[in-house]
Amino acid sequence: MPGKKPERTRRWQRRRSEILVAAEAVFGERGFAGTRLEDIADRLEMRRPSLLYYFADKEALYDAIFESILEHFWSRIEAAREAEDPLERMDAIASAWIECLSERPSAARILLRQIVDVLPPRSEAVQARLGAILAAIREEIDDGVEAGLFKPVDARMYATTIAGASMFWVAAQPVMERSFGIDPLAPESLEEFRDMLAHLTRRMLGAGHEASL
Amino acid sequence: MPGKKPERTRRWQRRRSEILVAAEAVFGERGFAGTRLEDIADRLEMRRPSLLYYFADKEALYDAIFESILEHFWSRIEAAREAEDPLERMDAIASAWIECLSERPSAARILLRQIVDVLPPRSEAVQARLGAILAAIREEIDDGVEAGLFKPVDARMYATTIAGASMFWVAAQPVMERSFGIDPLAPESLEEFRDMLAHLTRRMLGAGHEASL
DNA sequence: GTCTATAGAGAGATAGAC
DNA sequence: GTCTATCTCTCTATAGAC
Repeated sequence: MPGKKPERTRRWQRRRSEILVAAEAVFGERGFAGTRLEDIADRLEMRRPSLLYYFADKEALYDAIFESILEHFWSRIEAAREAEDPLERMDAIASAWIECLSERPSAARILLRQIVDVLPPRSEAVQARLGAILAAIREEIDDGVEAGLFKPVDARMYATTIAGASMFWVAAQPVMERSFGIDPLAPESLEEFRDMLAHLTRRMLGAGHEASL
Repeated sequence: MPGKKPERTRRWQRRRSEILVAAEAVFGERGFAGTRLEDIADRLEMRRPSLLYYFADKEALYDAIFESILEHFWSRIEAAREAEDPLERMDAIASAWIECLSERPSAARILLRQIVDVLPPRSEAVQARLGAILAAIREEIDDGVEAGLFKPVDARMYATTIAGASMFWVAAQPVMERSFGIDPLAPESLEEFRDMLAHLTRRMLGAGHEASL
C-alpha cells in the first residue's frame, strides 16, 4: 500500500516534535530527575504511555531534546564563523549564542543544568557534539591568540564568562522579573545586555580595537 | 543527670554538621531530586536511616543546608556594606560574594540550580532570607542611583551579570578544567576573574570612576 | 545513636484492548 | 496511535532490636 506510509510518517513526526517541545519546557523547569513523564503528558493532554510510543524511554526523550538543542546551536555558531577577522568572528559567535538562548529559554536552562551537574550521564553522540562546539570555540580563541590579538587566558575566561552570563541571564528570567522588575527577554533588555557583552569583548580580547565599537 | 545532656548535645551538633557538609556536596552535584539519601549516607560511611535521626526528612535536610548557605552569604554581604561610597560598597559586595562562592563551590551549585528551577519549592524561612539578600542589593542599587552615580537599569543588569557569571564560573569548574584547562578556583584564575568584574563595575556603574581602578 | 528489616508511595515501563 | 490496567523497581520513611 504505497501512499499510506508517508502520510503516517508525517503525522508521526509532527506528533513527535510536539512532544519534544512540551518536554523541553518541563525538563527546563525541573531538570531530568525532577520531571515526571506525567507532567509532560499533562501538558499535551495525553496519557503517559503514549509518550513511550514515540520514545523508548525517558532518557531517550531527554537525549533527543539535548541533541536537538546542540544541533540547533551548533548550526548557528557555524554560520557565525565566516568573517575574516578573529575578533569579528568572536563577536558574531557571541551574538548567535545569545540569540539562540533567548529564542529558546528552556534550552538555556537545560544546558546550564547540564554544566552544573558534576556527573554528566549523557550518551556518546551528545558528548561528541558538545565536544565539537567547545573545540570550535577553542579553535577561534587559538586563532586570535596566534594572530596576536587575544591574550590566551583572557580569551578562555572571556568565552566562559560570556557563555555563562548569557545562560544565566536567560534562565533566571522568573527571578529577575520578581526581584528586579526586568524582563531579560524583552527586546530592550536583551539589546542592552548584548551591548554590554560586546564592550566586554573589545576590552578583553582586543583592547586596541575599542574604537571600533 | 546534669553534665550529661550538654556532652551529648555537643556530639549531636558535630555529627549534624558533618552530615550537612556531606549532603551539601551531593546536592550540589546532583540537585535535590537527583540525590538519594543513600548517596549521602555512603559518603559518611553510615546507613540511610541514621540521617533521619538528625533531620526529619530529606527536605528538612536540604532546607537546613540552603538556610546555612544563605545565612553565611548574608552575613558576609552585610559586613561588606560599611563603606561610605556607594560604588565602593558595590565593589565590596561583589568581592565578598565571589569569595563566598569560591570557598563553597557546592553552595554555588545549589544556589544556581535554585534560580534555574522555575518553581522554587522552598520553605518560608528560606524565601524570606533570600528576599532579604535581594532587597539589600536593590537598596544598594537605589542608593547609587539616587546619588546620581548609577544608571538604574544598568545597575540591575550589572548585579545580575556579576552574580550569575560568578556562580557559573565556580559551578562550571569540572567542564572548564576538561575543556579549557583552567581551574577557575586556582588563586590566579580567581584573581583575574575578580579583576575583570571590577573593571566591569567601573564601566557599568560609575563610568567617571574608571581612573580609580 | 546506629543499625536491619520492612512498609508504603511514587514513577517508569509494559501488556493488551480498542 | 492512544488508552486503561498493571507490573516492577526505586527510594523515602518508619518500626523496632541492639
